[in-house]
Amino acid sequence: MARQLPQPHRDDIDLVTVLQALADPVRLELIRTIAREGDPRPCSVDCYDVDVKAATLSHHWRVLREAGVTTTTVDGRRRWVTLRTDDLHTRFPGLLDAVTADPA
Amino acid sequence: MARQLPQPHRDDIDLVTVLQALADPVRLELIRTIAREGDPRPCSVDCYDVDVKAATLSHHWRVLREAGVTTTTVDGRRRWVTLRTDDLHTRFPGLLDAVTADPA
DNA sequence: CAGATCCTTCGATGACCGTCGAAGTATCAC
DNA sequence: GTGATACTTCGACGGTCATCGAAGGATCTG
Repeated sequence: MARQLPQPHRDDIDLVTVLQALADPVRLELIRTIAREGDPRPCSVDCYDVDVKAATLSHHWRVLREAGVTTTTVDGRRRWVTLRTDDLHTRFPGLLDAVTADPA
Repeated sequence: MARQLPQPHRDDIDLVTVLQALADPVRLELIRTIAREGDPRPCSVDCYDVDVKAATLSHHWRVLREAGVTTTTVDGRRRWVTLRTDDLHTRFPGLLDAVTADPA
């Protein structure tokens, strides 16, 4: 059975907190990958082009989740991450698109 | 005579650096005020609703300028700040609008 | 149960960042 | 030149953050 980890309600998502979550090269790469490849995505370290250990990656997923950027779902030993696309679009229209756009 | 302080070329503006510049409550308030009130704007501490001393504000203007978010122009004893709206829109379409939109 | 898998939490470390007082620089007014 | 104005730079301090090894769940396999 899939269980969802705690995350802020949509109305409680804070812009500064979201920007802080996005303002890290590793985390930005993570959400850009999800945006490009589609959700849900696994959260294991070998699925992303980032040079950090598992413990560090786990920390980054937590920051993204607690900021309201992603949802993490637990299914057995596996975890799956999704972007909170709708919630973010409602709160800050255009932000996610601007940050995940192709070029940069 | 108005003299412009050094700032990165448009093509050298980095997304992570911009996000780091925006991910601070004081700096976000600054650029939101400029976006709302229009440029150019003075950079003295009594022109903004922020609770920091002049030395700290000066630091924040520098961070914003070096990230490529603002342009600072020196005219006599006064400095004027403008948003690099066009450059940012070219590099990261929609980002500035998303971050300076009314509600949040 | 035993062992392997997947991921988290803990604790520590080093680096970076926001803050401000004090001192400095440049400019203007008289 | 003298003094005031506007802002910056310097140096220090405290707090936060990214990082990782080690240890600890929780779950699946056999």
